Amino acid sequence: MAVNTQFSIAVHIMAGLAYRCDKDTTSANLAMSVNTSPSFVRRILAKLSKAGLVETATGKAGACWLAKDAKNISLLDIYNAVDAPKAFSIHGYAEQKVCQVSCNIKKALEKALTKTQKAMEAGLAETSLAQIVSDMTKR
Amino acid sequence: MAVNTQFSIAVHIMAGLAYRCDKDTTSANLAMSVNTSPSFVRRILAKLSKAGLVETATGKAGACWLAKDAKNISLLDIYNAVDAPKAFSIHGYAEQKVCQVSCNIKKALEKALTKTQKAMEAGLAETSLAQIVSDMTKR
DNA sequence: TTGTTCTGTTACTAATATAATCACAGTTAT
DNA sequence: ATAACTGTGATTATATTAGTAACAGAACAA
Repeated sequence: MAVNTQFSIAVHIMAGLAYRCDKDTTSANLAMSVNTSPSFVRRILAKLSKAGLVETATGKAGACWLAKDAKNISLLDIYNAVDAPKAFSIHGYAEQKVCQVSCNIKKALEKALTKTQKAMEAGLAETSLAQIVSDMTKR
Repeated sequence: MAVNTQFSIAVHIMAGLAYRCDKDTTSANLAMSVNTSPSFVRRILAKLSKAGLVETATGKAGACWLAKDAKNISLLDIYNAVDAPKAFSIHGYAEQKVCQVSCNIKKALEKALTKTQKAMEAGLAETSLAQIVSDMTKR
């Protein structure tokens, strides 16, 4: 635990929804596939729903399904929907006033992080959910 | 705590070493700049040393310094030296034999991770330590 | 209308990765 | 010999995360 796997679980969930393209998939169904609790699945599902990637129905015949075609959903969309960690995180130590390095390093690190983050997101944008499903089913 | 910031601390340390280009910098000097304990600095320094990015001297006049010119050290070198986390991490749930998604999703996720990781590393490779120092000192 | 079964959300607990700290053996200048 | 550093092991503290339970609200069916 204590390592954020929500992105990969979210992809798992989305792949499940893409795979069974009906409209009667419940959080319990997905939880069984992922091997976790329905409650946890619902929490992630809620984020995906807020981001407009899935639609849900409450009530007795409650269910969830993809809001759009898997071809039009990228891994970046999913990454943005769940609050996945950045490419790297900058330490939060207080600046030592007497030290120029200490006072200015964060600015430089932030610039580097922005660049790295962009590169990573471009990589995520290249793969669609449909591609994931295809990789999954073939062979 | 509980979020891995070793990469950013390592960059801070390396920037410090690049900034004061003498050969009498100690872990205590660096610890003051970063605002942490010398012990923690030394542990990161040890990794950087094993990776051939810094050289150290033990004994009374113990110290550390860059092993090569800052222009020839990239952020990727530093990223590889400390064991920084991957672009994202794949969940470790057991496969549900009856579910095709559950059984095959990891393969697809690993492929996506490899691609994303490469993109991110390419981004890191673009920035040199010298660039960081330059960003830090100007203005 | 009443009961059932789902989502959405809150509150809480447990697990674990990480930083922080302490301690000390080994090394080398003075 | 002494002092002062690195390198490393052991331990503790803390923050983040997953996991779980519980329940209000919603919608459908009888």
